[in-house]
Amino acid sequence: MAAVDLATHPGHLARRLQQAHHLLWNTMVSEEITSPQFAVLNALVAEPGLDQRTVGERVGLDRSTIAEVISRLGRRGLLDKVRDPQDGRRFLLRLTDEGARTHRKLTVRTARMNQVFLAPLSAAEQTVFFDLIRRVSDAAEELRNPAEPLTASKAG
Amino acid sequence: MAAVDLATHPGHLARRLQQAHHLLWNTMVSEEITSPQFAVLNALVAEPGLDQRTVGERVGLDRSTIAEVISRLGRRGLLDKVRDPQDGRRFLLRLTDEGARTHRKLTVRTARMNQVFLAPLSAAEQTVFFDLIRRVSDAAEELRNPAEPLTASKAG
DNA sequence: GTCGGATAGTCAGTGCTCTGACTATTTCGG
DNA sequence: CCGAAATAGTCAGAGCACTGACTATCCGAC
Repeated sequence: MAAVDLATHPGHLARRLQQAHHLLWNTMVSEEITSPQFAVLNALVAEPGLDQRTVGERVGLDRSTIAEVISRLGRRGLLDKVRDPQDGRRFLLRLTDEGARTHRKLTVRTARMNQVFLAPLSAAEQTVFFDLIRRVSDAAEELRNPAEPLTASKAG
Repeated sequence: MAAVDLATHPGHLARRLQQAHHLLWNTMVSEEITSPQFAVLNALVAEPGLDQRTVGERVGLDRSTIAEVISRLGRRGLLDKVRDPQDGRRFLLRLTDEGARTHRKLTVRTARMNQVFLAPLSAAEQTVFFDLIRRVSDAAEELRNPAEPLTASKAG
């Protein structure tokens, strides 16, 4: 039985792409703060006071994973976690000054890193790159959470 | 300070792409064997008797990670590990019958899964998709392991 | 007011991934 | 032959990511 060519397997390519990114991140952005951690900081800059679950939704992480990431950021003093007085189940999250400062610093470095990462592609190719990846990811996610069909109005 | 749009961050997109793939893999291919594990099986179908390090190189995993993956496959009886009589540092790896059978079964399912995964893209777009991801990944890896420069012969 | 379903978060278990330090073996220079 | 550099593999430590089971809280129906 013949072996397959992994270069034609999108899953394999996706993994390699992430490894490549991880490598550049470590050398050009930060060895302390990871890319998912930065994503969380960024979500809280955009919308301070979000609860854990919603942050996870914004950055694409499930409840368990977001809990760990947030716990690490809390331990480093980059965000605060307080019970929502309106809803005792929720924790409301807010960056500390230190957290905001870290976000600012990493935003600059991240932009530089992205430039290097995407340098092999022309501007037009970069646009296509984003578009194709996004379409594939979104479609796969649809299969998990089928949106309510808009075709039949009786669905509402 | 404004937050950035993660949709323009290739690292974020790469992570989402892998999550999407993981989801499809779990539902359409296997809940026992993971995608990296399949990659190892596949490498050993192509080249039986490889040592650990080389398998890792083929599938893009470092020494530590490949050791864990191989240990799991060994525990499940999908491959055998024997000391290289010629070089006492190496372990030579070979699939068991069960391992070869598993590879055959998953090869079929993986092909189906890839079709579904890539269905949002036209055939032409799929080609571009592969090409762009590969170029970005390869370029980043170059930065880690600079190939010997072919331009100036004085470099040697 | 209380019961039941939905929701937010935690925890245990599994697996991938990397780095850096360590051991064992081989190989090469002298 | 012997010692040093290189190489293969292991191990500890950190972090990401998922599922499934559990707890606490809330909210709506009765």
